[in-house]
Amino acid sequence: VQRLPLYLQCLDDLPAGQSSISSEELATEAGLNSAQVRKDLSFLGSYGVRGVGYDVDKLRFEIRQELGLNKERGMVIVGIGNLGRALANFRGFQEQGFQIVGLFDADPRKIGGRIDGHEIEPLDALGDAVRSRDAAIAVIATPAESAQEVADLLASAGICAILNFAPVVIRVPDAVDVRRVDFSSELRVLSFYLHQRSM
Amino acid sequence: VQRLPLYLQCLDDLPAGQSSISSEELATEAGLNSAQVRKDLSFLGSYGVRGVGYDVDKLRFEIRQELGLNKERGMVIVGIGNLGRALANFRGFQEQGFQIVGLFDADPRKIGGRIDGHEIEPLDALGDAVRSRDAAIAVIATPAESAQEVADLLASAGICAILNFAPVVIRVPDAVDVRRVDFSSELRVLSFYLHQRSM
DNA sequence: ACATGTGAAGCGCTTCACAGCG
DNA sequence: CGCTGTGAAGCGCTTCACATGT
Repeated sequence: VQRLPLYLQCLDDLPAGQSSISSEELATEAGLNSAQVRKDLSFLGSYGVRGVGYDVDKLRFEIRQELGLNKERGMVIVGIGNLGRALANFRGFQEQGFQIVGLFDADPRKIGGRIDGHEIEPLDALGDAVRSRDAAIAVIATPAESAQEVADLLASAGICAILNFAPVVIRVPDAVDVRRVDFSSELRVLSFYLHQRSM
Repeated sequence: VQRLPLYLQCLDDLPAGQSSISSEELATEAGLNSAQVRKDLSFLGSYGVRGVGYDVDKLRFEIRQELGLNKERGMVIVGIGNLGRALANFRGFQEQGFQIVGLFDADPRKIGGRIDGHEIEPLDALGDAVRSRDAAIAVIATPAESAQEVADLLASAGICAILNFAPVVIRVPDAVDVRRVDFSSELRVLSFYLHQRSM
């Protein structure tokens, strides 16, 4: 399930001419084995042609379908530091159906500033904005100290999913999905492998 | 193994007064169950006291030990866009033993600029810098198009580990560890859960 | 003949349950 | 008595191998 986005990525990176792909090809592209790819794809239904492979366009469509990417989803970004700014400027999101519907920050000096056409608003406005603009996903790019507070605001405003970049474990109601991306943790894992290897 | 950094994080977030913690406590803090925590920690050796719990300081030290975090590691960041800048400015890395020893970008207009005391250097200088400054870890924060090229440069310069933020799967020799962090994939996974939930 | 789709085997990780120790 | 440490059971995911379909 976590691999479907990866397949989608690989399919998008394929040369334009290619209209068909075998599980073997897609596997090497994604760094996995072919049986796994077939299992994963059979989960979507039977969209392959035996003796040939998968139709690239059809497969792309089906994966998008399965991931619910064929629907636009409103997204707010909270915390417009360096990271928040980077995310707000990243055009890839819009292209993939994630529409930024609000940028928020606690710092009064940042309020009113604009990034890529979006105005930065104060945290007070967050709850109402989530409700009225129908935001489904929130990105927390605040410092660790404010993350839980922001998460509470978002949860009570009825957000459905949170992508948390702050290096803390936030607590939310069961109705909210959270994914955590922590740069420090990633580096630490790499550190572990380096450490292992040197023994 | 991927959870050790999480435990470390939780331990660091503990109130200063607390000198001991039970597996149960740490489990709720990390969002897991207590048996798992005990299994993970017993992997490090027997550092708990039965009937009491784990000594916080001792545990922190042992986890750092296991992750190889007690050694300083040189780190270079390639691609000083919004994301690269955000990473270069993040003080947390230095505190955790990851020392930035170089910033690199392909754009001539950025060369010579300074971020947090570090000068931005051209890609030509990357290979030599990695070798002479003994960089172990590289962060790729370039656009997707340049990621593979940069990875090749890094690999031939003898880098040990790469943290890749570019939305592509890069190919490197077996001697190099790669971890991939892809914002779009994360959002897509969230999208999947939203989609599931609405059925 | 070639590549998918899929039962079955294999494997590792998670969870349980309790013995052991302070 | 409380909490750790750990064998054993349980579970899901990965891999294999081959039957199936074009």
